[in-house]
Amino acid sequence: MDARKSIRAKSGTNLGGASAHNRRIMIDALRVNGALSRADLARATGLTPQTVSNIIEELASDGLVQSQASVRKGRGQPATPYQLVPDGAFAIGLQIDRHVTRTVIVNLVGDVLVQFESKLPAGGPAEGVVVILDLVERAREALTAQFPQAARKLVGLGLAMPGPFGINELYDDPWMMTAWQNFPLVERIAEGTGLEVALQNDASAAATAERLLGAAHGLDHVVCIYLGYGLGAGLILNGELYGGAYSNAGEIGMMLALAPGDGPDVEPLEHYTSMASLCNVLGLDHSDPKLFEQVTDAVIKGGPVVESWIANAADRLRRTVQMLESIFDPQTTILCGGAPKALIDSLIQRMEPVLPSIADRALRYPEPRLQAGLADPWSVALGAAAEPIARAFDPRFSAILKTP
Amino acid sequence: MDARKSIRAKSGTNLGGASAHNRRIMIDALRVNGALSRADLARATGLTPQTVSNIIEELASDGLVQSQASVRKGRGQPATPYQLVPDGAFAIGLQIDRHVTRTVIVNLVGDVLVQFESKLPAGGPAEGVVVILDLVERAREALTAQFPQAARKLVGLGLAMPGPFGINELYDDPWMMTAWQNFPLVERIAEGTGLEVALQNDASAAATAERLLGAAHGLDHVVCIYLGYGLGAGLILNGELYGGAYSNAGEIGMMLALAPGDGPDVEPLEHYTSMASLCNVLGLDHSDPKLFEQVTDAVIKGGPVVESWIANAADRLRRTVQMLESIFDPQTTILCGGAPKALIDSLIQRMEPVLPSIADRALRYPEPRLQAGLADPWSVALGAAAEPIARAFDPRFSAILKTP
DNA sequence: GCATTAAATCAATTGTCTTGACTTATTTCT
DNA sequence: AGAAATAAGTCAAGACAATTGATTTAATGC
Repeated sequence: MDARKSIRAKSGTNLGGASAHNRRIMIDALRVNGALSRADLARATGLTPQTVSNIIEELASDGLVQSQASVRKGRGQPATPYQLVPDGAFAIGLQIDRHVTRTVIVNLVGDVLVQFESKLPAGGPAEGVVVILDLVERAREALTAQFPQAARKLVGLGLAMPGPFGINELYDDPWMMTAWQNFPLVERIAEGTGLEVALQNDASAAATAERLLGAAHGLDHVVCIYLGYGLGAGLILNGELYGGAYSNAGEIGMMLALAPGDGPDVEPLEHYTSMASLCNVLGLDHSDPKLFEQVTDAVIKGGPVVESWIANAADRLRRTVQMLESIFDPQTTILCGGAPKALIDSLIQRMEPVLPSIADRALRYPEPRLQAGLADPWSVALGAAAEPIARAFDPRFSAILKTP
Repeated sequence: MDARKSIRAKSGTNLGGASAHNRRIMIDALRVNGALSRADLARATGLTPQTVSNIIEELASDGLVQSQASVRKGRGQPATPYQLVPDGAFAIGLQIDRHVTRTVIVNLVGDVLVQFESKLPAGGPAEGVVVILDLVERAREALTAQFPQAARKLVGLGLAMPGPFGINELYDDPWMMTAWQNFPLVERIAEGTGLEVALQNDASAAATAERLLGAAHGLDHVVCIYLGYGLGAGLILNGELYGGAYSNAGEIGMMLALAPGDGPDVEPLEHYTSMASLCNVLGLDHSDPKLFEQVTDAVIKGGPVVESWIANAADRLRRTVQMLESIFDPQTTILCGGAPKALIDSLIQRMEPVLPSIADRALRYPEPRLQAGLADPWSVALGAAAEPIARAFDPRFSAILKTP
């Protein structure tokens, strides 16, 4: 305990911090560009060829990069491109949803190697944790069966579940997982698995997935709207996920945004624009474990109820996109979700043409203003798994600073 | 011209980058904590006492820090605290508004030393630049009169004007300063003054001012709604101003946000909620240089037109705050502006109670969800002046990277 | 066959932080 | 009063990562 008044300051850095950053930008450059020669890396990063050579050497001996066959591309000595070693690192992703928990294990380049799910018992988190730890354990065994060396290459476990966290209940929705949100999940899973565990909401996880291997690949300013059971947004700002002051940034489902015809006492956006609301208008039972399949069927079958829900949701989302563009001025906006792919595509189609906004610029990057992202029940677990990879290997300010 | 396909990568760093970062965190720590001894700095930054000693030595010889009288605070050798030298650096802030341009000069700790304004001629930017350069020149002379050494300690000029920048005209508003926005202002002022010039919109500058010496002091996650001739927001995220992919983040005046009773083809928010719109309902002449005084008078006098405008604007702003809270999860939201203080206060009063949102948390920091900020015609120029200081001395990711 | 171009490496150098021993100045204990 | 303890700060040598400039290797172009 320190008696003196606490001093606020940012952390300094040293040679090691610089070196760590340089290793990370190499890995990042290879991830974004595929395969690059040492000379390419030197030009792209601004480092000297010698430095690049040393770092690549080191990364290769750590089993993170490997050389490809050399290519002749003109005069001069042919270049030897290097690429990431897919099995250079692994991470576990864990999604906790209302009725189900899913786990995936990915490698350094985002390939999904293991994919397991379990139903969650109705007894709440105390019972659920047992199921979850068992699921993770089975996934680890399956990984070790494929890659005997994988155990010591596991960089962490990413945990994703619906937010918001630490909030007084605003609306008494059956789909707010209050009991889970107040349970010390991170601690219990960390001690149960012996891994480093980080928690984020499902929209953030989906955004991480988009950045790793989806439409946001290589972009630094992206808004990912996540349409799942609820509605949220993952915000990638300056190349990093933004969490806000209390980790609840992006809870756009809570926005009281009006659509034409709404009265003054509008309900939150996700009461109109979420799988939960679609289930409501379809009269489906929210506690039914087969809910996802039922919704998918209903969307494919179509019909006036679904059509009118989609029209309403698309209108609200179109306005939401325009507002988010005005606020963030992003490179692109992505609509992704745990919702059926057919539903996402249908919504995107009806959201066009997008409304005028500051994103309407003559000299845009090739990215469209609005595009569809991953729409797969597994994308949240995948993004959760991508988080430890990103934490371990992506360039970020905090990685440069000295660690005590 | 490089023929090969472009490679995207982040910049690497080296010893110099690490060193630059360490110098910045020292200055930042002194700014936030007042005065600290070398030993305090070492503990707070995680650097070794020797390193801190070397850096302080260097900063002192650069005239940026100075020692105070040593203090005995218990056993051991008494500590020698160091503090920032107020006149260790200076920066110029320049605001360009419709009819007026204002300039201020601040020192390293944010004291305003010079404060001049001029009317802008109606002839547009070509003529205006002459007036502006003359104004800046007079301000520099006034500074040199106070501090003969100041000339070589000027770190830059911050320029603030209404946005958005680089956008195809979305709406043909008389108050969009299109001619100015398409004029190569930064280049002309840079060559005219010989200083490094950075451009930002007025809302961002106002947010910087709030952070330096307003309600956002010491906070890292703040949304500043700026009500001026137009409407914008300055976003402080993770302690830094966020500009988005193309420097137009925070253009909330462009949001097509509905209020009850609006039809589907709503106009942008700032058509209802800005000084310009108030002038419209008051039937004032936008080209009148005395517009600000007229609006102030009208607000103080009150009356049904003003009252109904305020009621409408407050309702829209209340909804906007709720949406921004849902999106950013900030520590606080500030309403500031170049609008009359009476108007800001009146709006805040009518915006209460704020709508339910994720900011409604039991364990909040002492900051209220919504508060009034600076409402002073000079706050934008002040914030503009703070920008070069921040760019030169604040710790930030980009300052670590190699410069080509 | 020789000049040119480009990739990659070698060996020496530079710059910054770290380490561990040391000095200085003050309070506390005996 | 004197010795021990504690803390601030310095000195000098060392460690580490990137840089520099010369060199090697391997291709194309004339």
